[in-house]
This record gives sequence, structure tokens and C-alpha cells, in this order.
Amino acid sequence: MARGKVQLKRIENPVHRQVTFCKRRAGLLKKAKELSILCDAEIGIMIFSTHGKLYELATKGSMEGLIERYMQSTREVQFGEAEAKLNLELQEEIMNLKQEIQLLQKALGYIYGGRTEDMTLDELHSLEKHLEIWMYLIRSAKTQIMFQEIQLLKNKEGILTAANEYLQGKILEHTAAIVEMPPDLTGYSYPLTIQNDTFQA
Amino acid sequence: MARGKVQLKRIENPVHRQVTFCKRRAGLLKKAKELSILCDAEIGIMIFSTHGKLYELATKGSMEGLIERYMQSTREVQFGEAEAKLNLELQEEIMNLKQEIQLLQKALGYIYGGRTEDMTLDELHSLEKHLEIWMYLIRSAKTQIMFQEIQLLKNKEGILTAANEYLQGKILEHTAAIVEMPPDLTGYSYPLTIQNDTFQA
DNA sequence: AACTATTTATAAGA
DNA sequence: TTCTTATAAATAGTT
Repeated sequence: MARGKVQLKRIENPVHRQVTFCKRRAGLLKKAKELSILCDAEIGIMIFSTHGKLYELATKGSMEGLIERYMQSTREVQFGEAEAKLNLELQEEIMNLKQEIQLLQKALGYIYGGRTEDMTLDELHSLEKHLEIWMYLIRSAKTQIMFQEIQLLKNKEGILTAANEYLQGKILEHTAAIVEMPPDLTGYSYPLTIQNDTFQA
Repeated sequence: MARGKVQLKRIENPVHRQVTFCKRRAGLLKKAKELSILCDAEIGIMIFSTHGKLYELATKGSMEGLIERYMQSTREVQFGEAEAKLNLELQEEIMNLKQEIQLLQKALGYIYGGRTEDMTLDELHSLEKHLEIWMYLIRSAKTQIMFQEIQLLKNKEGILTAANEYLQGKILEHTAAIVEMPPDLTGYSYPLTIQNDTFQA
């Protein structure tokens, strides 16, 4: 942007790249802060350098809060999609349901008209069955949509497990450093492995 | 930045603010893409407008991936802090452990020297007890650190519950729209509430 | 880290 | 929203 246009491609010179990264990163975060203030927007930025170092910015609140908000927005979109799927894939089932509803409304007419006494126990039982089937169909659709939510929770469990392993490694490292057992002792290996049963979900 | 400096404060005119939001948002995302390409960085941006609309950018991979990476980075920092806490708060316990280790090393000397036969069953039993106590102390420290991880997982459960409620609301909404029961029927209220037992963790 | 010649972004106007 | 243009800001290359 000054003293020469810049080609939009990875800068190969590592020194040059690092300097540009510093400068532009600062610029980007400044711009983000300005946008947030001027336009009253909530902004989160995560930058991972080539070497994996994290630089972050969260205007108005924490990055965690922003991630939660992002997840919610995303989830709403997913729900929208799920609804669309329902409206398309289950269109046939909805038609069937509508037919059933006609029957049900007819039956309900008796109740509405205060003429329940005109309905036999068999008719009321049949009505109950219709409602049960209907609930089943709705619940099936719900189950399908909830499944992905549950998968999400399970993924979190996976992350926890990984964290456990990491921590275990750290502690064993620490342990090894303190003990300084003679190398030839390896064969005797006391059962120092830390069990993790307490943390199984 | 042109035809007049801009005051760094919320733009009160809504039209003006909206226009500026559009322009600067585009500029910010462009800058982010450039930075990502030029410096080989992975960047994620989330922007929520005043009205809650989400605009996002994720260079190299998905926002989900970036969030995972962010969580990992953050978790590693937390582990670092936890380690520091260990080194400070449990310094005393570490001293005690070192004393125990001296005892243990002395005892282990017998084994290392192949003189296990010199140790009585009582001495070996004592050695075992020492190791058990040691493990207990290490495990306590681990428990403390893991606790926050478990809390995190529980929070996720809370989010899932909220999602369930939202979905339930949606389905009931849908249901109500189809049925169109006569208003006076309210009193009869068939048990249409969808149970959620299946999804309790 | 500072400087400055240029490029780029953008505020205001149309 | 989009285009134009004068001007503010960012920054590439240099010191």
C-alpha cells in the first residue's frame, strides 16, 4: 500500500512476512475495534500465526461469550434447515396427519359441542390412539433433530478425554523428574500409572 | 477516512451507521483475507450487527475448526496456569514429597543393589504404603485441575437443554398451527406435551 | 522502531 | 445499494 503494490500471495521471505504480519495484524485489530465502536457491533477475531500462536480480540464481552452466541446463531440456522427438511421430506406424512386431523376434529366436535356422552368408550379410545400415533411421528422428527445435538455433546467428552491424557502425561513427566530413579531400575517399574476411572462420564 | 475525520464513537444516525457498517465490514473482511494469504495465518472473524445478524469469515477451514483450535490454545494456557498454581500452592506438599522420596530412594537402594532379600516383608509393605500416599497426593492435585474441565462439560449440557426447550417450543408451535383447536376447547387440553426423558444425560 | 512515499480505504455526496 | 472523488489512514520499503 505504499512504495509498491503488494502481490496477493504468501510472502516467501520469512523476515518480511513476520514484519508484515505484525503490522497488518495491528491494523486489522484496530479496524475491528473501530467498526465495533462506530457501528455498535460485537466482533470476535482469532488469528493463528504460521507457528500456531494465537492472537485474539473480543469487543463487548469475552471470546467465550461470542462463541456461545455464534453457536446459537448457527444452531438456529440448522434448526431452520431441519424444519425445511421436515417440510419437504415429511410432506407426505404431513398430508397423512392432516387427514387424521380431519378425523380428530370431527371427533373433537363431539367434545366441543359438549356431546361427549354421545361418544362410546371405544370411540374415545380410538381418539386416544390417534393422538398417540401423532405424538410418535412428531417425536420421531424431534429425535432426528436432537441427535446431532447429542453428537455435539459426545464430541465434548472426546475433548475431555484428550485433556485427561495430556494432563496425565504432564503429571507422569513431573513424577519422573522428581523421582530420578536409577536407569537400571526400569525393570522393576512400580505401578505408578494413575487410574482415571473417576472421570469416566 | 475521507472528506472529514471520523470521531471514534457510535454513529447516532441509523442510516449513516448502517452504510458505514456495510463498508467497513467489507473492508475488515478484505484485510483479514489479505493478512491470511500474505502471512499464511488462519483467521476467524465473527461480527454481530446491532440487530444480532451474524457475519463471519474463516480462512483455511471452517469456523468450527477454528473454535476447536481456539479452545485447545486456551485450554493449554489454563493448564499452564494450573501448573503454576501447583508449583506455588503445593510447594509445601512437594517438600514433604521430597522427604518421602529420600526415604523411598533409600529403600529402593536395597532393590537396586539386588538386596531385596535384606528387606523384610514389613519394610516392603511400608514402601508400598509410601507409594500409595504419594499417588493419593498427585491424584488430588489432578482432581482439582480436572474439576474445571468437568464443569465445562456440564455447561455444555445446559446448552443442550436450552436447545431442547427451543426445539420443543418450535414443535409445539407447529403442532398448534396444524390443529387449530377451537379456543373454547382449552379446558379439555389433551396431554400433547412432548416428554423429554429420552434426552436426559 | 521510525520515517515517508504511495496505495488503499472510506466519508460524504450524488 | 452503488458510483465518484477528495481525503484520511494504512502500510511497503527504507533507514
